[in-house]
Amino acid sequence: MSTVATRRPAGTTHRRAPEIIEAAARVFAERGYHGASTQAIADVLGIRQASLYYYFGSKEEALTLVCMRGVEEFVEHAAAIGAGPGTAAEKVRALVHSHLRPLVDRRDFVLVFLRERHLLPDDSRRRVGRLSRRLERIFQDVLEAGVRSGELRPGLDCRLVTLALLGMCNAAPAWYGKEPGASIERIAAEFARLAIDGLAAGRSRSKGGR
Amino acid sequence: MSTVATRRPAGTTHRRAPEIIEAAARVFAERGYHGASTQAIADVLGIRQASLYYYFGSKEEALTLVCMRGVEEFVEHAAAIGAGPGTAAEKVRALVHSHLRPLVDRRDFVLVFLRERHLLPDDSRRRVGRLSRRLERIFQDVLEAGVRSGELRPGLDCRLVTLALLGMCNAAPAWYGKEPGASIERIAAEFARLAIDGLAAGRSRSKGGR
Amino acid sequence: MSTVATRRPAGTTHRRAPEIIEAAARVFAERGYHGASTQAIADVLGIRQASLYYYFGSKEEALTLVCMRGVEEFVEHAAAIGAGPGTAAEKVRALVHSHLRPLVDRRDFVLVFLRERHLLPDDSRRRVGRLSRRLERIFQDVLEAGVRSGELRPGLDCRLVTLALLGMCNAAPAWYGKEPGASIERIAAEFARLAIDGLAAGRSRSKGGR
Amino acid sequence: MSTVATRRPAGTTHRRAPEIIEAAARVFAERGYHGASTQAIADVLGIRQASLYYYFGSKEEALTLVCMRGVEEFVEHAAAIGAGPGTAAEKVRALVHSHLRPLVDRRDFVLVFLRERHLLPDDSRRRVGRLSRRLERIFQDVLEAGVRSGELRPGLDCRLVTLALLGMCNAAPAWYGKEPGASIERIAAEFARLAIDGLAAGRSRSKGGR
DNA sequence: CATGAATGAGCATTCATTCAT
DNA sequence: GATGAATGAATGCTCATTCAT
Repeated sequence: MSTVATRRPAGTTHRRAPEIIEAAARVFAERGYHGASTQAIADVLGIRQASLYYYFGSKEEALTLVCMRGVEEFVEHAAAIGAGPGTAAEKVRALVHSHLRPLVDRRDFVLVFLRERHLLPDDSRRRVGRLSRRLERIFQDVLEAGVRSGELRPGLDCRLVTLALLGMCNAAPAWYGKEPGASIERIAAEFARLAIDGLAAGRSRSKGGR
Repeated sequence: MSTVATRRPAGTTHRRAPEIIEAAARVFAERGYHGASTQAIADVLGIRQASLYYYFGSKEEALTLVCMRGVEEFVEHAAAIGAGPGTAAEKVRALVHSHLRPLVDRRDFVLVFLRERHLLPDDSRRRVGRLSRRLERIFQDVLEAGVRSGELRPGLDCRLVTLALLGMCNAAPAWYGKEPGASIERIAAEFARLAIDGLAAGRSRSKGGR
Repeated sequence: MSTVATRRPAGTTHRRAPEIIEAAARVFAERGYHGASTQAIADVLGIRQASLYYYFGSKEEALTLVCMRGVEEFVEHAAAIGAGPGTAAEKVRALVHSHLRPLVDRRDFVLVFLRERHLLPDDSRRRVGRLSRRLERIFQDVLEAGVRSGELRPGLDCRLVTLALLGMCNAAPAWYGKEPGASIERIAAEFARLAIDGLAAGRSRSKGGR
Repeated sequence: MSTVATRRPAGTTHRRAPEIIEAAARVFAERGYHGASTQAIADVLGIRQASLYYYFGSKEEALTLVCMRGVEEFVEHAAAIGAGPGTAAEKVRALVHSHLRPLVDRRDFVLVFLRERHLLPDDSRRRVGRLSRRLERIFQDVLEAGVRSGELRPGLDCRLVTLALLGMCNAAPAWYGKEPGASIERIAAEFARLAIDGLAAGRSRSKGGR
């Protein structure tokens, strides 16, 4: 955001900085934060381990940076969808699409965010925690509005369904790229369809819970 | 009780063994395998760290033991459901129920299995890998049979839906116990309903993916 | 020495004691004192590690016991030879024979004594040190007498030759049993011959070292 | 000085590396490999124990390095002597000299090689094993040639004599430096004399073994 | 006699981090 | 910018030893 080349502005802005943080994301994604040594990150970059500390002040800071890029935009996009026009169905479809899209070019960042965010230092953990909750809130609001409008099945437990949808989507990074023929588009379409049909206020369907 | 002069019977059979392995599960679940020190496990038990090694030969063995208990019965129950009688809808509901139930009394084991199984030593990793694949296969078979019988929507991508359902269910351990009022029964009912309605061959539903 | 079955006489006298000390000798010989775990000794015996402590009070005591049996008789036999009748040549031959003979049935004890005696606790180390020095003295006395009597080459450095002969003989335990066709008799004969001929006061021999 | 951005050039090339490996040799020689703690090595150097690992990757690697320096040149020198001109007697004398010389400035390395080489990791153990066997071969070849040429006593068991000579020489490191007045030159001369006279084809000597 | 259970001390090794250059 | 050298603090693990049974 800051355009002026300051002297080490908080958050690290060096020439190779993006490269470095990407390497960290990769290694954290592969081995987990605690399983990843700074040496392994340096190896990926072909530099010496000590040199990493020119780019970040601590391993924890690297994790913070990675996690940050793993959530950013998520919420903004979702918020725009939530606030925009459209039926609940259309919004759910859009939310699912939007939630899966970062997988294409940010899989490692997302994976690290999903799995390792609880290791963040207190302040950044709380920050991403708030983001997470805002995201959940957006999903839930869309669902609740859908129920109120009668578009979605009455009696829907919107909280649980939110968690179901997010769980469904958040599992994708773990296998995306290993399932042949599963493009983001296909996945999003299939997931959205499942969700929308599963939530729609319908007629006779499933003889009724238990 | 022991029939012969033993030599530490394979699989560790000590009086306090279950207690020890439970403590390991707890700590692994809380901090992750690499973030968990054997000292922390010992602290939970109120014994000295070295004493742990009377019960397992290595931290890795402890992980194996925990993961083992995290998967066992999963597949057997699912297989029984898959092979049993009932419509696809009934089976999906049963599978979801069965998949969530272990959360009640085995949450830590399941969490550890889900998150840390890739750290297992090669042989046990392959073993639990096979179990995972069998479980997925069972879900997928039920879905495919449902499609063939016309009960489920034609054109369903059964592989992706399997991953969706498992992702949905597998996310639950992460928040189960923190969501007030979300009993296993409620969660399972809601998830199953979502799945079944979302998959059913229906009438006019969602004007059709993109 | 003590015939009466006392209550744990110093030096340990139990039914299986010889068996236990033999196992210790074997393991110490194979892996060295520090490389040998009490567990390994117990394994050889098929008993539990803790049970060993019924037979000896500490690992160091076991080493002492082994080393003791590794030297005992050595000196007595040598002393008898040194004090007995015969030419220097005959005595050297007898000493070499006598020094190699224990290899047949006590190889492990001798090996351990040779290699690990410096690890003994102070008092027993000094005791076996004294024995060693007495043994060397006996060799050296025989040589010196031989030189004085004119039987052995004048100018012989008896100290160095003693060390040479002992070095030669003491190396044998390391390879005895692995050299096909090398019986104790053959080895002793060949070594003795080499020594005697090499030491004899002769005629024209080697144009004379420096 | 370093030509390229390196990545720890194979074989460890650090400024203080020779110093470090020498300290390891000293401690291994004094206490044996298993009895030597890395702490003790660090103490000798006045650095922290962890710092050692900047210079070698493992205690085993340190042992390998020490043993390597303990054998290197031995074989080359011996081979040159074996292949060079001279009578068997001259060659034996030269071999003994050459075998004892490293004691002067490499006693610890040689001692460690002699006593601890069996603890080397498989591959380096086999490598030094091959070197040992080549050395023995050289001694033995010289002896056999001497027997064939009639210079050495017929019927000589060249294998056993090789082992005798090596045993004799290899014992020296254990007491060299503690025997007052025993310079390498004196020792070598005395040992060579003993060997040469003991092996020469002579007249009436020793009335004949058994 | 023998063992199961436990422990204290020590050990090799890893790793994030620092800092002078 | 980058690195070589070094370190403090842990960490997993081994092992001799003890002791109640």
